[in-house]
Amino acid sequence: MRILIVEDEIGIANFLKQGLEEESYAVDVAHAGNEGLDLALSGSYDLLILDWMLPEKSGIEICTQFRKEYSLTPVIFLTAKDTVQETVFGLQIGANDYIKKPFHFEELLQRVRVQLRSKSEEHNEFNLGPIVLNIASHTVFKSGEEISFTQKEFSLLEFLIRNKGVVCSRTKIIESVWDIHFDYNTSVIDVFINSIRKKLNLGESENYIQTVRGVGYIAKEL
Amino acid sequence: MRILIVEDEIGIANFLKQGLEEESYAVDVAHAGNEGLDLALSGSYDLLILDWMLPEKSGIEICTQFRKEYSLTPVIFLTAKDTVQETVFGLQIGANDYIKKPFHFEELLQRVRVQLRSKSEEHNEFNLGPIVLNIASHTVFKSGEEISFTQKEFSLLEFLIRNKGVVCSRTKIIESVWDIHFDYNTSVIDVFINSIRKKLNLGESENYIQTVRGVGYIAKEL
DNA sequence: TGCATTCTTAATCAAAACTTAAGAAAAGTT
DNA sequence: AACTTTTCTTAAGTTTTGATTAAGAATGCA
Repeated sequence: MRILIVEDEIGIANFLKQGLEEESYAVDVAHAGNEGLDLALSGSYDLLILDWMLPEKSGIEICTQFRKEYSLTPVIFLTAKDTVQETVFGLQIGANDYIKKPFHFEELLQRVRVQLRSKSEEHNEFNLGPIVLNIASHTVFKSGEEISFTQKEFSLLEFLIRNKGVVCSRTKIIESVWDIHFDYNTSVIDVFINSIRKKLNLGESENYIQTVRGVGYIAKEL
Repeated sequence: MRILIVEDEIGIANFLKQGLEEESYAVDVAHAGNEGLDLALSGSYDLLILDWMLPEKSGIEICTQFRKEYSLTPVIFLTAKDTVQETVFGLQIGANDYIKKPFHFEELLQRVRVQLRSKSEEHNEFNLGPIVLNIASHTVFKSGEEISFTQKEFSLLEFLIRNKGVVCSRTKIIESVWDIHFDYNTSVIDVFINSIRKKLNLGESENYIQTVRGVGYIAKEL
């Protein structure tokens, strides 16, 4: 996980960099606004830590600009100001969290983890109706009974269930379960959907994996 | 959006309930741990606000139990304790954020919004009168009842609703829903408008999709 | 290596979606 | 009112898409 810190106070910057690197994050530091924004826009970070007040460009400006391009990458503000107004404003322009200086490193670390959790930490179990899918043990259960799945079958089902309620286009499925450059002018997906349905023995009333004609498939609670 | 507050201090609970209701959230309050957990597990909330210390069952216990069932619903802790250790622990057991008492309502509100933001954006819903169109799941509801739409029907309806209140010329419709180079001296659009109207079963008084003679069509709130 | 399992391709069949066209209905014009 | 134009509706033909099956290729394991 790559983190960008934009902080002009060298001491704090180094302290953070070292601390986060010890937690095995990849950390880059910029000490001024322009450099920070350029780096941020390079798009290679999973999280931004921005100081509120910076030379050249403020953290607010960076955040605003950055949000135009990357709407999902979390941004945490460091701020010496602790008036409510400021922080509220920070959150409004798209920051995900803020920390008041001075702070304990542990606190920052936890907030970083919270923000990255959705990205990094895998949930172990997913379920869809009576179907339970356990990532760690690579097992699938329906109504408590284990059903053996092959790797591709499992990946496909996993992808669908992770995106429960969202239509998964054939393209997205191929990219995720097969290769990005998979020539998918074939019916691989259909074949695997078919075998998943068969193995799960989805009866008339258990239409958990529906086809969305012309688009793809969707895993859906009924 | 439904929020559950579990907080034993009546004053704070009421203050929060009122404030959040003014922001048009649907708020329920429990004053003790057991009741809180029961309500939480009912599964009808989009966000939980838990006090740290509670009669019967602590917020931690509720959170832990709750996480076993609902891994995605955000949980925010209220805590009078401000030692780093405690909050760290809270985040570890699956909370998404915490707020130290005393806090300003504005601050809490912003954190609530941050947590709910991802949820509401994800669903990407448009509506037109009683009609709700969900992009992600590719579904259309009228008065809560799902109606199945084909791809073209869906695209066309989506286009109209995205441009709610604006007349969509036949040319624009063709360009957007069909191809730019679509030879359209046919009545494709008419046919599909017809089938959309039919499926939505728009009665006399529900003229949500109106014809603008000589120009095109318009989706319109009445 | 050889066997068994898993993955992919290909071909067939069935079903659903799309397009066209033509007549009916409605709206607008003279 | 008669006529013209536009829109609505229906039905039929065509195309696209998905389900299913079977067989060959690749992979992994004994």
